Amino acid sequence: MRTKDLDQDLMARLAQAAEHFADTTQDPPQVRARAALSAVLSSGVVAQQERLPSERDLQGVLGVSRGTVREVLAHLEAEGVIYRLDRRGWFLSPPRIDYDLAKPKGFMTFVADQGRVPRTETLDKMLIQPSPEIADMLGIAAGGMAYSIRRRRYIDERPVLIEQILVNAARFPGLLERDLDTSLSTILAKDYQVPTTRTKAEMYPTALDESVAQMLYMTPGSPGLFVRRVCYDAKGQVVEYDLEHWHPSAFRLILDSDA
Amino acid sequence: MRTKDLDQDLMARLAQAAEHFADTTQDPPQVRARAALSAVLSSGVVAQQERLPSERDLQGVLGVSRGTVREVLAHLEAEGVIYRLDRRGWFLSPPRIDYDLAKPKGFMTFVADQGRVPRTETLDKMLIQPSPEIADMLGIAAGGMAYSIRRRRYIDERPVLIEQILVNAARFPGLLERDLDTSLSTILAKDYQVPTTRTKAEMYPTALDESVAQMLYMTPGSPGLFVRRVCYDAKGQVVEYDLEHWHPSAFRLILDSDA
DNA sequence: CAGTGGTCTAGACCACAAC
DNA sequence: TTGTGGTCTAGACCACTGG
Repeated sequence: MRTKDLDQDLMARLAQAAEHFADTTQDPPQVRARAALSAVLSSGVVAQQERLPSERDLQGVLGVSRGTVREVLAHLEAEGVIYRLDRRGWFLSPPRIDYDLAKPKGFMTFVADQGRVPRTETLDKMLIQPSPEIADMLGIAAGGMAYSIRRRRYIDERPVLIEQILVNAARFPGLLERDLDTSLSTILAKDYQVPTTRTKAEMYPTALDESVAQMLYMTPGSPGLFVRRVCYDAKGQVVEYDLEHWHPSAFRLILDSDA
Repeated sequence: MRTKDLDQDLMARLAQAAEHFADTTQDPPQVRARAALSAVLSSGVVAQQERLPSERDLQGVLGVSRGTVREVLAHLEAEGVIYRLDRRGWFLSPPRIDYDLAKPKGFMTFVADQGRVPRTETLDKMLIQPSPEIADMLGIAAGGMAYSIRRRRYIDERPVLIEQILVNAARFPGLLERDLDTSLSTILAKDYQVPTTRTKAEMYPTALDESVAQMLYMTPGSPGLFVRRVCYDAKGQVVEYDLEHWHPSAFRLILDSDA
C-alpha cells in the first residue's frame, strides 16, 4: 500500500521530469512524456508490481491529453517496462524470468532458482473426448479419453502463464485426484515412471484471446506468447501435449543446444 | 498493383460484412468492425503482402471513427494477421516461417526449404574496437579488433530481420572482403574450418527501437522479438555473437531437444 | 459510490510516400 | 501535389474495481 506522501513525491518527480524534457528538448509531446515517465520509473521511486498514477493524473502532470498518455503507456508496455491489469491500472514490471523450454525441469523449479516465488493454481481438470488429431498424437485408442488440466501460474503472486495440458487418461489413472498445483512433469516421472526425454515446441507472439486474457487479468487483444509443446518419453511416445499462453513481459526464453 | 475494380470489390465486401455484423450482433463498434474486416481478410480477396484500403476509407465503410479503425488494425496486427509499413499502410501477413534457432543451418536454407524466397542484404560491415565484455567473450586479445556486420534479411522481398554479427577479426582474416549476402555460418564452417557445434540463445518480445524499426520500415515502438545468440565451436570457444531483431509476425520459433 | 480504465467520436495538423 | 499514416486534442459515456 502506497502512502499519500509517496504518491505526492511521485507526482512531483513526474512534474519535474516533464518540465525538464520540455525545457531541454524539441521532441513532440509523446516523446517528451515518455522520456519523463521512463526516467521516473527507472529511478526506483515506484516499486515492482506497484501501480502507476491514474491516466488522468498522468495527463495532468505530463501536460498531454489522455489519448497521448495511453499511447505512451502502450509504448512502455510493448517494451516490457510496465504491464496492465484490465480496468485496474498500469504497473511496473519486475525483471523477466529465464525459462528454458527444452528442460523438463519445470516452472516451479526455474522460478524458485531465480529467487522468485512460484505458485501454480489448477483452474479446472476434466475427462474429455479428444479430437481425432489429439487422440492420435497422444496414442489414445478409439473411443479412449484424455485428461485436460488448465492451470494458472504465478510469479510473486502475479499471474503470468495459462496452460492447458492434455494426456492419455488410460496411461495415467487417478491423475486428476492428485494435487496438481505442483510440478506435473515430476508427477509423471516419479509416480507413473514416465519421464520426458524429448521436447518439441513451437512459439510465436500473438494477441491473447478473450478467455486467456481474462484468466491473466489482461486486456483482450494484448500481446502474448503462444507456446505449443509436445513431450515424449524414451520410446518416442507422446506423454503430454501443452498449450501455453505467456505474459510477454514476464519471461526470457533460453536455449542451449548442440548442433 | 491492384486495379480499381478489385478495390471496389473489396470495399463492397467490407460494407456488406459490416452491415451483416451490425444486423446480427449487439457487439460494440470496435468488435463489429474487427469481425467485418477479419472476415473479409480471411476470404482471400486480399493477396498476401497486399495493402489494405486507407484508414479513412475503412472509417467510412466500417462506420466507425478513425481512432477506432486504428484500434481495430492494431488488434489485428497484434494477432499477426496484418502488419504495418511506417507511413505506407497496412498489409496482409503471409504465413509465418518456422525458424529453428538451435540449428546452425541458417536463414537462407530455412526459408527456401519452406518454399519462400530468402534474401540477405549487408547494411554495413566494419572493423570495430570491441567493448571489454565482448572482447572477452569472443576471445579477443588485449587491443584486438572485432568485425561487425549488420544485415537485413527478407522473405519474399519483405524485410523481416535485422541482425548484427560480431566475430573475432584475427580469427577470420579477410572476412569483410567476402560476399556476406549469403549464409555466414557456411562461410565460417567451409572457408575457415570453424563449424558451430553449440548455440546458446535468449529471446524475448520487446519494442523495436527507432533505428531497427527504420531498417525494417516499421513504426518505432512496434512490438518485435529480440534474440541474442552465441555460437560455439567444438572447443567451446565463441565463434560468433549475434544480436537479432525479428518481425513478430514473420516467424514461428521451433525447438526440438533431448532432455 | 467515486474513480478508474476502456471505448468512441469529431475534429485538426504535420511529415512523408507515392505518383 | 495529393493523400496517407502518425500524432494530438477535448471532449463524452460506459462498465467495472475497489473502498
